[in-house]
Amino acid sequence: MTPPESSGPRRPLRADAARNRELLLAAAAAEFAERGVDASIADIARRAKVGKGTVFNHFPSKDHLLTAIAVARLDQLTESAESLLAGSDPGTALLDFLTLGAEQQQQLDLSAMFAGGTADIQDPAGVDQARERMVRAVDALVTRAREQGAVRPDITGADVVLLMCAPAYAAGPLRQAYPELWRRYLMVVFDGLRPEGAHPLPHPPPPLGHL
Amino acid sequence: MTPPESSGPRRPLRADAARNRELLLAAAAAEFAERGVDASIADIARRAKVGKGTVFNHFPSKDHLLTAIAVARLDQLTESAESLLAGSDPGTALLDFLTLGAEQQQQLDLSAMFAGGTADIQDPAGVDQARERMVRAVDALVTRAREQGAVRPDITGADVVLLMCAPAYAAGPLRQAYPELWRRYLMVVFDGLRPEGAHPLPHPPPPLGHL
DNA sequence: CGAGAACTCGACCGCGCGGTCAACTTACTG
DNA sequence: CAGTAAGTTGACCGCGCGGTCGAGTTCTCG
Repeated sequence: MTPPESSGPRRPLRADAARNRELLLAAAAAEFAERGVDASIADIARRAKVGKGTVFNHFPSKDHLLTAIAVARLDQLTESAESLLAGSDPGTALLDFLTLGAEQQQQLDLSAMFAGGTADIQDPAGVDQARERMVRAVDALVTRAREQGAVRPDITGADVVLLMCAPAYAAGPLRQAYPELWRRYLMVVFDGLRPEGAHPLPHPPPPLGHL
Repeated sequence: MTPPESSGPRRPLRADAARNRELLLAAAAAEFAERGVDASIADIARRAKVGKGTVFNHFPSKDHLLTAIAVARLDQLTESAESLLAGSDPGTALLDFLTLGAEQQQQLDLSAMFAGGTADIQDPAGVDQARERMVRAVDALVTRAREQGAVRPDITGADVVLLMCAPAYAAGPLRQAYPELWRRYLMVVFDGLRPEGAHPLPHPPPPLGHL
């Protein structure tokens, strides 16, 4: 429907507006982390010490706000993956990436935006591009680890992207009591990627593009 | 707050009321499965071909309705675990149980009720009891498998209960496109439970009671 | 069959949400 | 320093939700 308004050689923001935008993104990230995606716009505005209307000046809808945060996170993970790719040991590089991914997932569930379930998102273009970059980077990480024998051969980058969200979910119910519990289950998942004695997987991986 | 009203030697329901109750539970299960826990009472009532008020006659609040469904599922899983415990191979018994658990999680996310995050639930007593029964049964399953060397020694029943929810989450975003994808990730998780070459786990398991 | 208890029903209530807008304030520019 | 475009604001709107209730209906049992 709405053309992604992608090509916006936007005029520069006014100084105060730029500041408010940052305040809003920070407040939204914090509020979403605490209350989940159902955090209210009013609360976010209050936290940013800004009028409710200002939120909608910067982000035409709540989805746009969420999308902005998601894109930032995806880009950050992409950067991490790329820099880890430059590092030495493929196995630990992959584990380090999984840790970073799970850690972010711990803060806010964006897994829906990591996949095709984005039918409801307003500006899919931004998310899709960011996601594609990330999946590419992760797949490079996985391929290298696989060639070196650090992970089983039947695992793809798409699998890793999906699996890195799982520990946060598994530990989610006990998050309050044991905030670091996810590390335990991340290690279990990582061990599930070992090549030694792996059982054949009963379903093909999702195609990289369709992630 | 509310005393669990547990000891209710309830008078028998009228015939039509009993029928409606079943219709409601079925409709609610279906609606929750399709729309998630945010499915509306009105939709459930419509699906059950029943007035909205009737829903509240049978279940004083939406939480009570969810709780009723959760208890039924927990009991069902408990039963499965116990009958699998009577079976032969400990390893496959555990895998079978994980499959059942993940399958149910696929239908409706009740993981919050599998753990202590039940502060918001109205009748914790019912859920807590059902959960305790299940955890006990699962722990027996795990202990047997561990003794036989089918799973790593540092894994407990509580871990298994939490981990069986993970595959549904990992595959969740692509549920529409690949409804069976969770099986792939369930196998990865299961492989993560193998004893051979497991890395030490970086966090203690949650105590059985606190699950 | 008739009385009354048990149950059903949907209009109704209050609330909090995402989103709008016209009046106001503020930062930039010449 | 003025003029104006850019940005801010909070009262306001419509909506859909969970939950209530009294009038109406239906089962049950003597």
